[in-house]
Amino acid sequence: MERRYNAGTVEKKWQKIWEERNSFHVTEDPNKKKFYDLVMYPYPSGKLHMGHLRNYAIGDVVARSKKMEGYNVLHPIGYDAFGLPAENAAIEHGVEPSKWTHENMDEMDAQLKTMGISYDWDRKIYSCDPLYMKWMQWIFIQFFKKGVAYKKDTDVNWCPSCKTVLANEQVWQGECERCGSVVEKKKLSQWNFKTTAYAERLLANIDTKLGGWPDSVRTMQRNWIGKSKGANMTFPIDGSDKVIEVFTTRADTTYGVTFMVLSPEHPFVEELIKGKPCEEEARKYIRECSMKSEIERTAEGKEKTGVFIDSYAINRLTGKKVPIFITDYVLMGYGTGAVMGVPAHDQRDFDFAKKFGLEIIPTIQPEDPSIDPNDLKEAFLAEGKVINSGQFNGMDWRDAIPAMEKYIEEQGWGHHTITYKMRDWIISRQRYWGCPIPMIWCDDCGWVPEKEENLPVMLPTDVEFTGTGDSPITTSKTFQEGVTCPCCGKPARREVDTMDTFLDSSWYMLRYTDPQNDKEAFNKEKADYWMNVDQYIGGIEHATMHLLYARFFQMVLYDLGLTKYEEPFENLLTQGMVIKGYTDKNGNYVKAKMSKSLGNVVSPAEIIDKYGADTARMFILFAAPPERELDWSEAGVEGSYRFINRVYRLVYDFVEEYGNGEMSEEAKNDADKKLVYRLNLTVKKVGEDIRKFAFNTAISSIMELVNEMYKYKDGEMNPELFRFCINRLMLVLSPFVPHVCEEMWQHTGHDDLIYDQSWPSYDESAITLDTVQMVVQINGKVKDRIEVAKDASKEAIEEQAMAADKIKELLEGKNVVKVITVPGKIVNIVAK
RNA sequence: GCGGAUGUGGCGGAAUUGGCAGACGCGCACGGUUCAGGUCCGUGUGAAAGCAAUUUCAUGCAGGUUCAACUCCUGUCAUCCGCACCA
Repeated sequence: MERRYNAGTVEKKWQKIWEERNSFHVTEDPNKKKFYDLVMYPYPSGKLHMGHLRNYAIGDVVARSKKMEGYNVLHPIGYDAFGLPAENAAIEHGVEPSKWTHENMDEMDAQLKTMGISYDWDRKIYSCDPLYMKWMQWIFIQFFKKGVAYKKDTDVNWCPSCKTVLANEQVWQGECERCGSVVEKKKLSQWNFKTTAYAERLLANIDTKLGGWPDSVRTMQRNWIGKSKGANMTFPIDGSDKVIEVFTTRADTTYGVTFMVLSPEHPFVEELIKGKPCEEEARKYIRECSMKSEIERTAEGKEKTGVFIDSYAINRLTGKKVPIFITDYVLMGYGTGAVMGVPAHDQRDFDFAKKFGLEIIPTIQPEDPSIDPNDLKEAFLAEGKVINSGQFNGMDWRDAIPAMEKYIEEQGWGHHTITYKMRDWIISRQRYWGCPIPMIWCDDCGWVPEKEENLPVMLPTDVEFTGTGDSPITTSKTFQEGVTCPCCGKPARREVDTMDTFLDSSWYMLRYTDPQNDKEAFNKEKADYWMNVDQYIGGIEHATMHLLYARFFQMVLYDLGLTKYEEPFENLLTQGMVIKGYTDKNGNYVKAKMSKSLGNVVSPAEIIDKYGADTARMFILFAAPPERELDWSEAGVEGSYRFINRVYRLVYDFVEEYGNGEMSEEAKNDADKKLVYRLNLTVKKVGEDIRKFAFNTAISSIMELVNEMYKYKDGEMNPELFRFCINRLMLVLSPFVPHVCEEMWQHTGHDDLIYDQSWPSYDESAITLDTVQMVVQINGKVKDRIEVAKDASKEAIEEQAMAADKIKELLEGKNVVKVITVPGKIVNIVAK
């Protein structure tokens, strides 16, 4: 150990040693309790950013501390290697996506290794690995066989710029999440996964099995699934044998239906408008709606539009004919694409009725006498008793819902039902750089999966990347060469679409448990040993996509008997963003995301280069609690660097002067006792704090210990005790700043690794002092402090408090009304 | 509009079965070390008043409960995030 701390040298040295000794490699060990610590694998863009560093630093503290606690820790890393940027690189620079991706992965491997994270590199996986693709395709085929995967003509979100289909989740305010282009609608035959069939289980498990997840994420998923209870109800079309089916949550208001509204895309519309006077206007409206992007629709401020289509439906409860309209406020993708208009009790219907001069019939009597139900200014949404509804009059609206649903069901007009906002997951992508969907179309047999022995279906390499038109795969001459139906052997065609990359990341946690297996996706015994993921750590941006898809995947695999558990992630930690504020021209401090345009990007590489990985890690863990936003500050980084130096010097100087030798935790005098007290308190607190992910307070208590040690050192120091103290200090610090701790560990006479040590225990009796300081208050204000025996009685404490000189003086001439004594904490004297 | 979260010094943040508000760090100031700068070490640092002991005010705002409230209750404002014509 050199006198001067040189982070670069120290870190390279220990990274090499860890690698040589294969320290981070793990295998299943049934005699040990396992701990699966997982960070979200990165997209190999080529550069690691602060968000990555934060994510992995948190993961590493968890991994290293759990290891010290005696767990067998699985801590893997890999790459989400398929995706658009690689293909864009091909289009823009002519680089093959595969080459581009592999170069980036190599670069990121190197960068990751400079962070000193305890990854088991032997388990590295990447989704464009042919072996990974093989088992991805195999899983797809199981899904197909189970009926979870199916092909369907779908109205899809189409990005005209990326020339690809986007999942609903990838559309943000009507724009492509990636490039910002306005998203259009297009009909395409697409592979879907039946996520809706799992909606109820996905929802129910949020309450029963995701107790270790943050509420915010659970709520987001609940909203995303969007369950509504209600009824499907039919309304006959006047002069037709067709019936319109609607979904409603408010069956109790059915007597108040005065019109029907259909989505412009509703399948009945064509037949209803054909040859009618409204035809031209209706067609124009439908065309306008299909052109309009979501962004335009919302920009119009929810002003209702629509066209009467010269048809009527019959409200069978009242026997009345009600006009049918088409309108874009009814969405084809939710419910049945048709809505019964109840203007009195739905604000949107109310707005629509006002605009088109339609009748408004109240069916709920407002309890508030100031509201006249026959002259509503807005829809009445509050509670009340049913009116204008025949036999249901007088019922509470809540009771009327099931009563009305039952009646309608008896009449054969409808039934109780449940609707979800969540839709099936469209997984086809018209892109090159993804995992090919292993399906073959045969004119006789239909869609047939590729034979297992032919997997993986590889991506063709004789393709052109033009950036326009269809998927590059369609330009390949070899891809369809000699393809025959696996079923009947006739010439057939391969599916040219690739899978959404979210499929790859939906089971990678299982593959990590058995990453090199070429006989199966993962060995069940191994997966059962390691799963579930005990701690999953990543960004909040994955709350509804990745985290829902991965849950869905695991659920299907569970049903297929491939996994032991229905849910993959026991505990979830969503880390906050790393931002960098700046002072604007008015002198105000503005918080801002790191972005190229603002020029406030700080890369982990430059910080590691300048201060070392330990400093970078320490700052990132110390500056804020993990789930909160973290404001990057160079001054703060220097503070962490200073602290590491301070510890380093403390150890170095001590060893210089006293050498390595006997340790003792025995306290001989008051100064010793004080140090021992602080030491044990710190060991206790750091352990507890790490378990709560309160890394910031864990580090601050270590700093307090170091401050105390510096003070102690200047007094009458007991080297044996101090040695013990240094030993404990290094151990509790090692999960945070592992390199420098290894260095000091070696310097203090150890030839093993601090990585392999056990977490230190603490002495409870050293923390329990004989006397305890208590605060004495008069009327709630602190006036004095007293030292009392730790087991003193309430009476004794009170007596001692009253006897204190200062208190006596202050109470002179006053009348003591009441004394509250909380042993160990406080004495409050109420006096007048 | 609906849902979730957060509001504490100049800054990041501590403190919740109600019990000393501001731990720890940054920044700042002063002192020591140094030829000097940096480093390092030490002291101080919520605001206001006072030479001082001390006093008053202070956890977004307004109330309430309590001997005692950052913590519990009611209302309100602000910011951030997610969803958003979901019938």
